[in-house]
Amino acid sequence: MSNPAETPAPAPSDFIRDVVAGDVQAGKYDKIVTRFPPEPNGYLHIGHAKSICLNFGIAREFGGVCHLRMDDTNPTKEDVEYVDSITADVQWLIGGWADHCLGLKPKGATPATQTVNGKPDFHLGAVPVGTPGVEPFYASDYFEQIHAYAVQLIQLGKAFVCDLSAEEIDELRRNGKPSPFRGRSIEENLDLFARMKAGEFPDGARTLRAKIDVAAPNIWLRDPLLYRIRHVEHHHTGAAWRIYPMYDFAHCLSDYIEGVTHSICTLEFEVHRPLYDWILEALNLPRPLPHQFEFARLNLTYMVMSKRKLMQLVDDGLVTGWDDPRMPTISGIRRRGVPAVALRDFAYNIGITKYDGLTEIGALDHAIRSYLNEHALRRFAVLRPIKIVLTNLPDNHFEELDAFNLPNAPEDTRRVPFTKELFIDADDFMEIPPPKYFRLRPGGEVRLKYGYIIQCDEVVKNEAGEIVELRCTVDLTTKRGGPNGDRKVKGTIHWVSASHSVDAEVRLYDRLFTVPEPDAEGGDFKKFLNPHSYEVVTAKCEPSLASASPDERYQFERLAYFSLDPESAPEKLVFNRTITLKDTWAKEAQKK
RNA sequence: UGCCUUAUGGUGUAAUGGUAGCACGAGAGAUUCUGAAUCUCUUUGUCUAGGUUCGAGUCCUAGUAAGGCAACCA
Repeated sequence: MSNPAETPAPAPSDFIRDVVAGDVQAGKYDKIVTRFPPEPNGYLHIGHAKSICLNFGIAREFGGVCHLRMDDTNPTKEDVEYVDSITADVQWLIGGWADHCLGLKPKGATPATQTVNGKPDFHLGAVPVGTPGVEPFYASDYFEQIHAYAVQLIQLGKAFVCDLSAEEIDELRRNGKPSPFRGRSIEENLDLFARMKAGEFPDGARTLRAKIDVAAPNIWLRDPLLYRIRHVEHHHTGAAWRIYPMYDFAHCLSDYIEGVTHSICTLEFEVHRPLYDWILEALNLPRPLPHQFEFARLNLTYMVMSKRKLMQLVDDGLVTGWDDPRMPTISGIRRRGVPAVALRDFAYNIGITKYDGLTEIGALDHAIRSYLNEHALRRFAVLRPIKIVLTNLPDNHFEELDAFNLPNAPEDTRRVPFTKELFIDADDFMEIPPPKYFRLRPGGEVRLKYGYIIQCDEVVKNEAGEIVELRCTVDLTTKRGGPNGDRKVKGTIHWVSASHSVDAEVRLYDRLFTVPEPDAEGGDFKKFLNPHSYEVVTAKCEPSLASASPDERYQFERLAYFSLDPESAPEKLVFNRTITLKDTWAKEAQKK
């Protein structure tokens, strides 16, 4: 399907890749290691896709590896359901592009203890691609090591156990005042922390805090929390722990343990970077330290992106699920029929910066159309049929016409049956057409694509005044190559043979929201839902579509791109509309 | 309010002190057995005010605007 002669896209460039290139040049690391660290508390969306493309893109461009890691330090919010969907989505998105850079580890593996430069050290790296029995990395696999680092911090006099409530801590931090427990002895801290671990105290009774600077201008340096007590089971570690590390403590150490070199996250973590660096530097670690870089998350018009809002759409039944083709989730986009390449092209086109902008959905649409135009097989299908009777043909007329599977590849053809009775789309006939309407009208002519020119002689209606059929005459001299094959008419339309057509359920998806910024200014984004975002029709398809493949993409000529839905079955075809063709006529007609 | 970050056509981006370019969109035309695609042309931009410099989108200062953080979430 893909053309090997395609010119490869130029290597992307951005401020993060500039840093990586500099580090490679300077020989700072043995190998570039990035990571994609989702929290398994929801489905991945197109914003994550941007991050995946960045992290895996850097890995493949610099001969490195990108670890898939579950950032699962908060057992109250996370679930294995999400681990599975995340893994599947990542593999789909990087398939055929960066599979060789996917960093996984042996199932059940935890960090090894090693000695580096005479110092004890914890390390867990990725296993070669293709190794059987692998799974993603889990931050929770490092709880033992992270705990050991916490103990070390206490011994260094750089962390203490605090008995204050959340509210009290908040109050003091706001005012830059120290906790009264800040001066506890190392022995007492060690003892209390051990008892926290043993489960002696209820949730919220005590925390472990870093001892940094209570008056620092950056809030995250005002003795931040490192550990909290949570008497809950964890989806990955079970009942092993009663204390769980906070993001800031776990993340930088997870990066270090895995040998990550460039830890790339979104802008909201920018203020955390000094803490990220402080923790790693406080521990006198023997290997080169990872560094954090931040880029702007993706915002798209006509869409909401927050996990909370997407969850609401799912929970309120406003969509059929996380993989509803209207959702901006990776699984939804996939189900809609968007190829992974198109999503990657989109990510490439929008670039990476620190500017928090709003990208027009048209940029995504363009990437999708551009790929599909090159690769989708052309087929005929009629969404809203009108019957045509070719009155000058015998009842049993049958012939097969050659049709191109792809434009610009005339040798690649299929045969479509042509008979006395046909269907055309309702949009392609108007009794009283506006100016510049090129399609069929009473007394007018139109070309049936790959076939003949027909003329409409009579409009037959029922008692309700609805059109029942169009009676036309066909000029059999006008086929391509025929005596009048070069005759020009203004319009060319698609059609199917009535007696040979196969029915298919066709799901017509449109954008979920009617306004560019549905979640602007606190208003209820759900009141901007597009009531026409989903419509189902029974289409009349050319017979070859009966054997359509789920791996293939189709263009129903002059209409849109489609692909088979997972619910499709041989006895009941179901197509999803991925995206319409551009329609300048619709735009023109709307001007009036 | 404090701290951090950002600001280049309508949108997304490039220009690393030396001709402001690309893509998407929009508009016009050519072409067309898809009103698609393709091709040609056009349109619009360095937030403001100072400063440094032979020269500033780029460096400095101040302002303005936008975003983020101020969770025992990540």
